[in-house]
Amino acid sequence: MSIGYACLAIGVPDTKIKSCVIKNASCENLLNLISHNLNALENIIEYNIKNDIKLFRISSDIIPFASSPANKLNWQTIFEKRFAEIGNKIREGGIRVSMHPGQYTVLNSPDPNTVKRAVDDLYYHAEVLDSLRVNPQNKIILHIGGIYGNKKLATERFLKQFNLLDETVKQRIAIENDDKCYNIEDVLQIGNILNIPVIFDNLHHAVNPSGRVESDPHWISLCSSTWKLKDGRQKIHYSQQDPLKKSGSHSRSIEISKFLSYYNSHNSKDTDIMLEVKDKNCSAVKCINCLAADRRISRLEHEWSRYKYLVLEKSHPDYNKVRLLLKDKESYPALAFYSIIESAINKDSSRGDAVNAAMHVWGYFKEKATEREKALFLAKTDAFLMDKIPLANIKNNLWRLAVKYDEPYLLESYYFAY
DNA sequence: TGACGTCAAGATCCG
DNA sequence: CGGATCTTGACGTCA
Repeated sequence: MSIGYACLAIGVPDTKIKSCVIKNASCENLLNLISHNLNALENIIEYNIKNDIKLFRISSDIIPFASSPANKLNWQTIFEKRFAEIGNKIREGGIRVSMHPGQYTVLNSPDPNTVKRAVDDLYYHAEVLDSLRVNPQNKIILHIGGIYGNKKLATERFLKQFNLLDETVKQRIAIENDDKCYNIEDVLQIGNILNIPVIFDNLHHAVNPSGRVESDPHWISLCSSTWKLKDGRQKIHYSQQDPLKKSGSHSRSIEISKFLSYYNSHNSKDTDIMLEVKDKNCSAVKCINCLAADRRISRLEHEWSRYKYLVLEKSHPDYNKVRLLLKDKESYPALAFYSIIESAINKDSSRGDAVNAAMHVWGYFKEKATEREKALFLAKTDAFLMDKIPLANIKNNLWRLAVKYDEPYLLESYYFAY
């Protein structure tokens, strides 16, 4: 069983995927962007390996405008070597990757032009995975599309268009239930006809359930039979509802107690779980640590190094609670640890606590900062205390110092990322 | 026609 | 000048 996250890693230096607007999509600019993005992908993969994260979704933006006429580059050849190198790291790291064209890739549209774009986009995604030389267990996850007033006809169009694809693309595609049109029962029916794997997404299912009422574990178990040996382990998508946003919106972080009870309720423990959540890798590491067979406290200590200034900013009492909790080096209080952190992060910090945390971070630069930097920091904290500037202003300033003085401990801190 | 989702890039405004 | 705060982009469907 692997747990993973999608597209971007928070608080990991040099992993940002960049793009541009179409009018700036010159060959030169695109070459620079792709080269940059491949370096970023390599850094993400290395981070994943270091952090025991074995499942990762590669951003569709890795090649900007890849399936658009705006990009005429023969990127597959130009970057062949880089793709192969990164692919080697993926395979040697035992990582399973995937890609996920968005809601605008619609294979079953009645408009042939839209279908052509969708087909081009699917070939693009397959070419990225082919260039990495990862096997067909590394999937492209696709939604069925629109309904256009007649679900039966729209489904038939999907079946027809799918069958027209090359085998190299077909063998990578898995289909997923969506939050509006095709519920899990619809998707299972299509998956069984085409003999392709089906991904169960729990939040889409909650928002757009099948008329047939069954438990999530039941649907997951029905999906499991669509995953054949050649497809690799069954994969599901898991997310939680953001309590403040509209129905279907992904939560900021995975609430660990909820995740664990969901995990324990479904009996197929050997599924790969792709988390869809705003804080990305942070939640993935959290869930992985809570289920880790290797229960050494060093895992939590490493996490604490990334969370500590953020927790200190949000709540000094919670900061003290965690310090106490981590004192016993023989224990592994993962659930309690993350529960305190979740509770702290949801709090509004007092001005005093926020300045205190900023002072702790400032401690890294106190000795080496220039007079000008010292004066600026002090002026900013004063201005913040008098409600003249936002906290983000101080934190941006500290972030620049962390970059300038190259403090790896700070560069990896969630203090700047949340 | 605008909402939907996504989130940088890019533009503009502010002190 | 740096920094904060909008606006746009790029896609297709549906009300």
